[in-house]
Amino acid sequence: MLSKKTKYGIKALSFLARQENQIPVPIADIAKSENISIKFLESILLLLRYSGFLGAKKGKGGGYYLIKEPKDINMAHVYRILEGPIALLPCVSHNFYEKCDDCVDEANCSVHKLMTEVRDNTLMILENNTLADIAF
Amino acid sequence: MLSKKTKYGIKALSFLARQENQIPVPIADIAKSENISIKFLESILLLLRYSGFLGAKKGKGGGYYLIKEPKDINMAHVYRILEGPIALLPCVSHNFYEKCDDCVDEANCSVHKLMTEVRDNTLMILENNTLADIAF
DNA sequence: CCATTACCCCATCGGAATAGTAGATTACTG
DNA sequence: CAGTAATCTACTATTCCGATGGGGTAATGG
Repeated sequence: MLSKKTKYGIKALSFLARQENQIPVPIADIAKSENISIKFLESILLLLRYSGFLGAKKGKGGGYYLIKEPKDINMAHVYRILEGPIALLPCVSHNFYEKCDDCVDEANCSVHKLMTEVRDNTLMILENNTLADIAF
Repeated sequence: MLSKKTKYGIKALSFLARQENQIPVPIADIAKSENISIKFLESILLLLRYSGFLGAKKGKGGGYYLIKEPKDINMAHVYRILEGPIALLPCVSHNFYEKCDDCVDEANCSVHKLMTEVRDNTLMILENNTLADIAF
């Protein structure tokens, strides 16, 4: 299941994508509009800033704003930053690969086969969706 | 991410599906073959028995065995028993639906839209795979 | 009766998710 | 320069769940 962090992060990005102009939006405004705990959202937005999606401005008139076009923000990328691996098992993940302790022969593992199929499809969907596709 | 419970459960089912005859297999044998903690596997197999996938026999010569044909065991069904909802969010799930606390308008929620698409695809894959498809 | 095996209850341990508190820092405004 | 609005940072608390193990009970077969 998706963590609230990811859910809130995507909602916040969508909210910012729907803003007509590029002026900074304070955390509190986003939190209120999307019904998110301010402090929790704060840490999420910080992460999204570090990851290159958002810019921030301090002081009066400050807040967060998108620094990329919504159509250039790939949801697979967002997902990996917020949630981590797209695959349901570490042994199926490209970016976060880890071998299973219990698994002797990965190539013939029934779970591996099934989850690879799931992963490939999920990845395709996330990569084919940009923030612009889902924000409105 | 998939819990070990689900991973072990599917591996155990696959192992039983690969048995040539229908004589009961002791938990310890399955655990050893698949490198799973005996006690943990015990609770998983019990759940699978309650759910109608397995039969059990006590005492000497006892163990667990499949009571359905592998080709009649649907992986979406197995997944729901072991892991729970297939959807990544409760508000997207059919069988485990729950409204989001924070979400005002579900129909226009960007996360909801995206996760619905992911869910539909994952479900299709799981429903199109039987134990017979993945066990060998 | 004895060995074997499934069944059942419960304790524990660790880590992740979520949220809150307190204060430092930065920047705009008048 | 003073005041205020906002981000930034670090620490803490709590709750919850995944995973595992201990120990005992019940059924079965020889």
